[in-house]
Amino acid sequence: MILSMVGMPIKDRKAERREATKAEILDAAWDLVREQGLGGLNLRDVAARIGMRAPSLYEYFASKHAIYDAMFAQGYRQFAAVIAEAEELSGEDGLRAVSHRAMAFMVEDPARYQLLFHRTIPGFTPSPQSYALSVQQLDRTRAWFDRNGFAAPGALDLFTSLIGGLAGQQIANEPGGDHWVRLADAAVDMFLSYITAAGGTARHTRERTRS
Amino acid sequence: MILSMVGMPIKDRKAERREATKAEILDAAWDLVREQGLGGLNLRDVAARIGMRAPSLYEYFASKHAIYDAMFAQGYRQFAAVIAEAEELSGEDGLRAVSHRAMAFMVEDPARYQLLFHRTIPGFTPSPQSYALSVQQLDRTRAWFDRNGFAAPGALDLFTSLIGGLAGQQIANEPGGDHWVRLADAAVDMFLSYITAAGGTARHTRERTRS
DNA sequence: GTCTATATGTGGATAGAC
DNA sequence: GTCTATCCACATATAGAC
Repeated sequence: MILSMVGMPIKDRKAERREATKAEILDAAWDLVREQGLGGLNLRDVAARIGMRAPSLYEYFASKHAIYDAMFAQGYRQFAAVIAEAEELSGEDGLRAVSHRAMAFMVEDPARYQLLFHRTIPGFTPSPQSYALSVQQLDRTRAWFDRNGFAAPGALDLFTSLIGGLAGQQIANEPGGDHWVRLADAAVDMFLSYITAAGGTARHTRERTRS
Repeated sequence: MILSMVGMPIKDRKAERREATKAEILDAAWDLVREQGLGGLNLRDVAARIGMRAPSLYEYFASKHAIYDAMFAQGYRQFAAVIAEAEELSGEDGLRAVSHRAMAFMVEDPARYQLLFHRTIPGFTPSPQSYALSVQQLDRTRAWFDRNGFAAPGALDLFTSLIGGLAGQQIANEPGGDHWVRLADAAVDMFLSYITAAGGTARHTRERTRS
């Protein structure tokens, strides 16, 4: 809005159309990675799916990696929205809500899970702007953990590994199923009893050297 | 050895040479996926690395996927050997040893981690023989869990998700580092206190419906 | 802004000489 | 058993007409 100038219409129809087309391209790209796997994305198919030819895409994205980057950013905005709702709750209820929503978000789209939470595309690194979205999301959840007393060192990393690990196994071993998804509550039980144990603070920070 | 027949030398020099070359090819392939990522493997580079041309590889492997398949099998044999040593111990010591060795095995080679524990190569599925190796490995650890009293439903899946999840985060966020690796002991503490809690058996099998 | 045509490159796989 | 030569399919990206 700051960029709009005197004498120009507030709503730039051209820019709007352009954004709509970019969104169409991204939708088609998501469809394709869901069908062919994250690495199977190719520009011809993306273009064909919206009635275009591959070269036309370059009017909207500078490269294939730029499309991946936009998908990465879009995915993290979706993730942020999903988690933000759950983080309106607090305490145990909040943690369970976050767990369920994060788990559902991950397993419902394996390709998106790979793009957002693993480094699986050779040569692709998210741009600083897109990467910042992931950092901000983690910061928000860190703050929520602090506000809710889940403040032990390593607690957040342990929790994200736990949920992400269950989702990863679900996706790798039984995509579309729910065997590991159903373990989410047990995982939260385990995490909660560990993190809220009296005198537990020293226990999980202690360095160990055995075996 | 059963296949050797009367009048034939026990050691078939030709077959030995052949196996040696196949091993050379696999070594080169491992080098390449470590350098270029699992998906970056290509036959020309593999061949060049051992002083061959790409077509010669077809004398030893029927396709690129066959190479991936042999790598998959080889990786699980290595994994089995590493875990078997740790499973000579028992109880908490054994569990810690398994955790440390599994974690080290996973993070020391991200490409191998991806190949063995995730489905990341479009179109590749391990052959039944190779897949059986992964099933057998899980069965052995399941038996070890039973022998050692970690028998609660879901315990094994929770444990593998926990260790695999930590390794995955380590690899995705800080390859070569040890931030998540150092959380392995805390994770085992958490798992042990959950699994050995008095009356805990009912708790972690209980179905939950909240949020 | 979209197209056709094409440059340019890669990579798996096969044929057939040696 | 290894090679050269090549096929074929595919894919990113660019040039330039419309």
